[in-house]
Amino acid sequence: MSVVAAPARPMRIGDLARAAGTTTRTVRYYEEIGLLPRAGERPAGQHRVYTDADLDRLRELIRLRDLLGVSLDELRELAEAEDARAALRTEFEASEDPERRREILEESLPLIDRQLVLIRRRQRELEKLEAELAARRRRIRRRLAA
Amino acid sequence: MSVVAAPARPMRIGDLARAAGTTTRTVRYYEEIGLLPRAGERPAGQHRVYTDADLDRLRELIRLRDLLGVSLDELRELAEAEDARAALRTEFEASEDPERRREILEESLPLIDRQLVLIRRRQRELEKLEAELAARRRRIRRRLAA
DNA sequence: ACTGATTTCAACGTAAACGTTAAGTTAGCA
DNA sequence: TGCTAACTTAACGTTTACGTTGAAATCAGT
Repeated sequence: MSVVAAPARPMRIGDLARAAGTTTRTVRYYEEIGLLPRAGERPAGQHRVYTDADLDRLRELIRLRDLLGVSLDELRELAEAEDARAALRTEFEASEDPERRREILEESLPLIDRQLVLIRRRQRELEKLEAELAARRRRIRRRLAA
Repeated sequence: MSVVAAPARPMRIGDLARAAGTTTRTVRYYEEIGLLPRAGERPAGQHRVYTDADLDRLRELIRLRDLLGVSLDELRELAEAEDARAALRTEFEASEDPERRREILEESLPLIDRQLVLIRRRQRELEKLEAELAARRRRIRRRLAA
């Protein structure tokens, strides 16, 4: 039995968009502004092809966009971190030198941390808001008990 | 000593905007689309005047806007609930009838709950995202230890 | 090689959420 | 009463994030 999965049918822009719950326009737009890579150097005019990794990445971007409410510009800054991480990962797997592998791992940490910082700030703000609303709710219930 | 605070100087649109960390344009715009009330019936041409309650409300709107990432249209729906709540509160304080007071309190609960639902959904999504990133982080650290 | 669905590039269009400008008015103060 | 900052309405402009359209090219299946 073969180890590599059958390439099945190459994922094209429509497939990618559907799978990510968005539109082809958005995918092209994201590529245009540098949020998504150029989808493989392709002789102009040829269809874009995507991998599952591309799909994961797009989903991740959409998630960050929706949850963090950042502009696509800010998102790109975060994404550059993601790109770097992906590049590091590739290099990591190619590398044999344990010292280099260590370096790569160390570099990838701050990239993750950067996202975590944003996420946690948002969480704190939401918690504060939730606490306030919950308190209001409790006050009302107490009065109702009287 | 007097019980009522000195009216000081009536808060105008510029003061309100500054205090809320936004611009006068935004305040007028929010009034235009019905997010903020008409700021007291005023003989056309006269300056808008605001109360501290108005300021609280504006801040709350901005907070919901930023944290929940809802459109101003959706925000207005939420705000209508807020309006209703404020109206209920006023009526509540005016009312003597305990039965009516009870009704008012009961009506105001679902309005708060509606906001809480949105907030908690967001919290869950953020938690999931955070957990994933944290897991990635841990994996890397584990590899670094080796 | 043909065909139909999909994609390509390019360009113009649109909705939301304000920014900016202009010409005139009002409010608080000396 | 006169000054000046802040305000008024109205209109047009801008940015972001895509939507829509159209003519030509490509791709997968027969």
